[in-house]
Amino acid sequence: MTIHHQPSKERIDAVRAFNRFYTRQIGLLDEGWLKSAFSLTEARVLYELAHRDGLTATDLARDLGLDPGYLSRLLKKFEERGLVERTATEADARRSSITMTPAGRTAFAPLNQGSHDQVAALLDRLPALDQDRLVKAMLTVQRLLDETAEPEVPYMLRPLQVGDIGWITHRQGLLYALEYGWDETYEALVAEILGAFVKSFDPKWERSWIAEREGEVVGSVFVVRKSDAVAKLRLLYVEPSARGLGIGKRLVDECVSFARARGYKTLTLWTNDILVSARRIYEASGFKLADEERHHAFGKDLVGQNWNLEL
Amino acid sequence: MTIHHQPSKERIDAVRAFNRFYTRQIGLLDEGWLKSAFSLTEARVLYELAHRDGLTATDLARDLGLDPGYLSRLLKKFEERGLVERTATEADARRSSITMTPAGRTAFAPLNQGSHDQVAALLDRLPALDQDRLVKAMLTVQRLLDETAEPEVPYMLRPLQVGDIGWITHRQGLLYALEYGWDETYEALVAEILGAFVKSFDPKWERSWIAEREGEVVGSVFVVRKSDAVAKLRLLYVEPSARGLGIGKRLVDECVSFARARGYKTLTLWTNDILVSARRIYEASGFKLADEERHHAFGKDLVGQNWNLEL
DNA sequence: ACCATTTAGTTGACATAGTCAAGTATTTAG
DNA sequence: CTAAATACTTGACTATGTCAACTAAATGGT
Repeated sequence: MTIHHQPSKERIDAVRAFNRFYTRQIGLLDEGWLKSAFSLTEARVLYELAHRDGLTATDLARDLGLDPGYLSRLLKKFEERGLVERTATEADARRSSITMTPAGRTAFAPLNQGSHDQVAALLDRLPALDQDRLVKAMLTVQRLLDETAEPEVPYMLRPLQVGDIGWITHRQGLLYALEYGWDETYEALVAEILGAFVKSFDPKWERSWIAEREGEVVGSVFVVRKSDAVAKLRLLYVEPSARGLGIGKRLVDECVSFARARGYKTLTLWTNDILVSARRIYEASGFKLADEERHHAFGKDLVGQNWNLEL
Repeated sequence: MTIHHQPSKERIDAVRAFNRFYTRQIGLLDEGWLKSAFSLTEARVLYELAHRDGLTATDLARDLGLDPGYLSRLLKKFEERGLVERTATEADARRSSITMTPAGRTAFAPLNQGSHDQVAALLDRLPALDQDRLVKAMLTVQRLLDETAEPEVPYMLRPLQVGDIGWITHRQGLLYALEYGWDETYEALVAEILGAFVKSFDPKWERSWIAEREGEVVGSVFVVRKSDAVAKLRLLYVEPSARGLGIGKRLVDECVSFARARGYKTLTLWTNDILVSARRIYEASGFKLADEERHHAFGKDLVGQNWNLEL
């Protein structure tokens, strides 16, 4: 379930301001090309050709947003200068696959190095922490705007790292506030649970799984020991942006396998009835509803539920 | 203390990838102008003129990175079309201040609206949470790259909101791991302290201050009640990127004033001797070192210190 | 007060970059 | 087998941008 409403004026203005800013930024970076024999567009074409072999003119025109006629002439010029070669594909004689010649690579190398150095100089002005923030922020912008760019690996699971419990607390706090109107006491509960989890962590009997997608945390779950026989699944969550990839199910499956492997007899969990999508996952994994009770928490009237799975 | 080293290859490549991506992105947004009577550059000039009055040609050329000759002709054309007016400044007869005429505003309005709508449509594809993430990430990129752009208000203080305690836990966990090599148990301690703070919060005797800079949390501090006479200052922190603005001192001052106003007799705090810059702030605010003791925590051998301020 | 230098803006001559529509050869779909 | 679509190519054109030389006014040093 995602919340969806009209983008606000402030948000739109902020994005427009960024576009203006980055238009200028790219203009500044362009000036580097001026010294070289190539224009920005030529450099973009050469970059693509240097990194992806066997492209066709159509591919290039689509990916770089160029006019086919213009591109055709660019490529002709490159071919005459011996920078690229065009060979008709056997499957389709209209198309030709374009490859960079060794001479092309030689011509491109200083260009590439120049761009590399320019960016390196830009980054070098910033302290390392800020460099990381910059790169992370750029990745975020790119991922959010580029709908086509699905990562090759949809997600991966890893154990807890420094920074995770705060991040998870932050995201869960915000998410449930936005989606269900819960107040800050929910976030506080998450903080306490996770603080205690790390503090009294028993690696033999307890475990955490963090789902990561392109370096970003998109879900998590924890198993804690209640007694020799009973383990508890806690704080299952999946980012709205990563829903529908089966991450929730996978996280619960990991918990079940772990609990079974460690010889627990029961895996239990507490949730609230309004968390419908989580509930579906629990049911699918074989959990049975043990009991329900009304309670007031997180600024709302809720129905808490205990679910059990006999292992 | 900032950590500074050579930007890594990965970081450079990520930034270059973003530049290529955003070059394309801006190209896509340009296509909107094609339908209108103005080119991207013309639109940029009009935008500046619509939003900032009394600019000179030199200002525009500098801010937008344009060739003075080219700009001169653009402005001439605009003037002929009655979109702008140029009047020589009295202070300097070489310069003329350029203002948009009502006709200019009328011509610019649909252009502006078109760009607005285009961005609105872009944002509208994303759920509200992602819109916020996008805007935040763009602001981060902009602030980090634009060295000139200092915010008008360096920072502001506000009370706790949903999402803060997780975020603060996250940042403190990461920061002390990076700067001092502390392990995840420090982050867990922060989580527990903040969870308990919210859970047992007593607004009359306790308080939090979050320092925010352009919508980003850059520091925080908490005062909790120990007894009728004793308050404790906890978890003072300032982001490396916001150090040197006097935020740390300001936060401590707020705590002292608050503790004094509530009639506490003593304000106490616990810290570790390696946190040198915090120590300086405490000393400057009149805190006296009460006692020290070696201890092992957060994966390190440390020297804990209790500091007191008699109010 | 005077002159060399700098600054703000303009203009001419030119080159580059990009657009658009009409064309050919080839493939695909019915 | 034919009409339609695709992958380019080419011609004709315009828009966009660059560069250097120029004028007029302001500034700085003596």
